Amino acid sequence: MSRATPPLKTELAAWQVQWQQLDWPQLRRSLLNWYQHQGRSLPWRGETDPYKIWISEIMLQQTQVKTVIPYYQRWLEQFPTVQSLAQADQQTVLKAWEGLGYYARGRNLHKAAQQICQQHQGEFPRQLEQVLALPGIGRTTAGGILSAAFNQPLAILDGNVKRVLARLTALPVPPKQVIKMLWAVSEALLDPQQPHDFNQAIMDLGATVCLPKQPTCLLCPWQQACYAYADHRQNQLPMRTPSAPLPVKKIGVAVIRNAAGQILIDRRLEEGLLGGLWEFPGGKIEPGETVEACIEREIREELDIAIAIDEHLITIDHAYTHFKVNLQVYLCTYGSGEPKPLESQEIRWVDLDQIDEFPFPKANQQIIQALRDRAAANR
DNA sequence: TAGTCGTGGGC
DNA sequence: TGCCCAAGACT
Repeated sequence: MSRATPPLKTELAAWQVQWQQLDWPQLRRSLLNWYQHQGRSLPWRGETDPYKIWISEIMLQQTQVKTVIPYYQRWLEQFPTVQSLAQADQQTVLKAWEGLGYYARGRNLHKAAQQICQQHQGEFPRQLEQVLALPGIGRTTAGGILSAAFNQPLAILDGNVKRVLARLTALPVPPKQVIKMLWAVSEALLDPQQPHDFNQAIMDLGATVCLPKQPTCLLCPWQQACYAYADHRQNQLPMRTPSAPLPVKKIGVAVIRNAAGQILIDRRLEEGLLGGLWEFPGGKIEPGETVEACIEREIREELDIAIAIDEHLITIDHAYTHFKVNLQVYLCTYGSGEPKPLESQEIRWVDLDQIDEFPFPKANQQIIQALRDRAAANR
């Protein structure tokens, strides 16, 4: 067997030799100079309160700056201190997080605030180990917070840094395969004298110049040093492994109304997808099963009640990270039996007017809107 | 280690 | 339209 390309280990060894020859001091100088003139102005930039920096770092996980800004500002008005967050109830916290996604971030933020109050007298910890012990904070977020709040010399490795480093060093494999080695690069590159500005600068570079698609290399302070640019491979890096098409789950959903005109909603289990949020009950349509049969079965299994299915309300297609759903939503009428939360934390009958008090996932908001539209049309 | 975990922007 | 991707953490 002959190989078209060198073995992976040989290739990575050559890569390591190559990136270690980069001129670190020069890279630091040029980046910091660029940052001084071209850095972004952001609400949390220049902030020294570790609580506020922490909130911004959590919100920014896998979420774009533009999306975060309004949430960040509302959050600090509602929960201005660690104490105020710790004392809030989880539903209030999730309502404030509603729409941001990855809801474990909101739940962990709440838990961590309580931990900080109990274990650190309400003061955000400054020791790396203690910060890493807080739920929802990994190595990148810890480095981001401690470098931004206290100028501690800790490297980061977020999506921006991975992309920038993959291009700067012409990484011959997808970043995911060599995370440990990329941490070493990030640590070697970090400016130990100005870790705060350096980390902010490299993220700004990734977010505004070294873009995922069509990077503007002509504006890049690292153009002269960049191995990807030298090889005209900036549009091919970082490498990525092709992903399989997302599976589609078909779901039957019931909007169950009682004689008082109230609607039955349930609160999802604490762990897992959309944990702690409210929803309209329903479940997966089994092969060969009709939507109506599915809904009747799911409602019996989840709530132990009998219902009548009235009419189709709306169909919703929604994409999550690892699958897609097709929601077939039907208006239903409560029949008999006392509803029990057999597969949820809690259930409740609510008026349409009260439903805004509860945090719902995005796909369910479309159902609520359809109910509002229908109520308005019948008026 | 590879899956799980949301939503919106941008093309 | 459908797909990639975003200041990742957790199991």
